[in-house]
Amino acid sequence: MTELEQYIHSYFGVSKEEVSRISDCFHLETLEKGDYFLRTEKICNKLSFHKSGLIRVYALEDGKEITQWISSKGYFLTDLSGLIFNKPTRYNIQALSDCEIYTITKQDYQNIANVIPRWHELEKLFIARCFIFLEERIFALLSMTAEERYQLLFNQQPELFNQVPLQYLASMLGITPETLSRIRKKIGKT
Amino acid sequence: MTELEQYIHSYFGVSKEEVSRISDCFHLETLEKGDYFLRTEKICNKLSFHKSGLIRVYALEDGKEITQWISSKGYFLTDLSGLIFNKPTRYNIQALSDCEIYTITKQDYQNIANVIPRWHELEKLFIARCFIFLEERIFALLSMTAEERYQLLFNQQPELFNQVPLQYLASMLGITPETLSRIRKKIGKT
DNA sequence: TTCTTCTCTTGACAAATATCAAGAATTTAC
DNA sequence: GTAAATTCTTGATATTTGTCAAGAGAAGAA
Repeated sequence: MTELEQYIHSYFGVSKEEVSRISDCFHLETLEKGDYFLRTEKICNKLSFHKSGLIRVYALEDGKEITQWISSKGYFLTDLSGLIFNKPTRYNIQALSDCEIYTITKQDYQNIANVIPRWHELEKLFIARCFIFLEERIFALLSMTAEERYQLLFNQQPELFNQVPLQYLASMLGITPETLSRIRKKIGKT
Repeated sequence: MTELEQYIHSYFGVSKEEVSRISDCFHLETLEKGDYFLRTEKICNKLSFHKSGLIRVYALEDGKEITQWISSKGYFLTDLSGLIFNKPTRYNIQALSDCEIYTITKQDYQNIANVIPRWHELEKLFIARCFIFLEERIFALLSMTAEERYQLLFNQQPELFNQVPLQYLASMLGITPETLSRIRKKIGKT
């Protein structure tokens, strides 16, 4: 089984036969460092499973880049407002390093439900989990200091800190690079 | 049509016959001011459509109440982690005023898909919209000052400001009541 | 390598926001 | 209607975080 199949199997609890029917709809793509998966104002027309490398989701606001998320191996990648509602995105999604992703086109994506009757239900469960994840992120932003949010991110995704420019992680935490640098100095970086 | 039926009809684009089959699963409930819709550590076992009144979603963290959201007429109310994944919630959900809500039990909720074949798909669309909404909230928390977030909330839900204690709105914006008071003084409250 | 570019750190200072305390205003309870 | 409780505002001050600028360090290109 590919990583994609393993993921679908273990996360969705789908039978092996269904798994392979789903994964057949995906094809392996590569992104080179700097390539864009999606650019702002475009309508996202694909969904990908992140196999390797790092990808940054960011938006430009008042001349500043706001990093919303850094995707790494094991995440799904898309812009839901485009994929589901045909709306242009505010985000740029760009490879921070060479990447491999398994991609399904919007057409194939919309067709999966015909192949896998439970697809909408699985999707619902998946998006619900994403919703809860964002809810927790909001809670952290409302209730924690910059330092606490740093510790949380560091515990959850330590691998990011030696691969992603710290300025992007700072932005994702809602602070400036200088503040992140001082927090790390104070704490001792590990 | 009740408000619930109108909402389902206009939002989901479901036929009138399906609408009434869905809405039949809901029953009208009342909450008195101070009543809890859900308490922390419980597993949420219902989904409600908010018909009237105001309801606050908050969590206790380090002795402080963090208001995650204020629900008003037209929103759906539940804790997804309980309803879908049977996990206990971190939140308290409490009526700020006397409320009317249309409620469906978890059992009936889980049964809807048998009655309405498209239910999982509709749910997926609904939760996806909620996801995008949270994504925007995170973006606001990452990129805007307290004053800008206040203006945004004020534009989006002005009705909250003469009905909800400002301390709760402050918490929802990620600031203290004192800071909110000063922002309002500076701006001129309208 | 060597040069260039990008990234990170540090310091000095400014701005935003929090904290604490007190009193005013409003709402609730009887 | 009055008293009690809650909520809101304000001032003084502390803390956190941001801004700007400069230099150190690291990564990439030729």
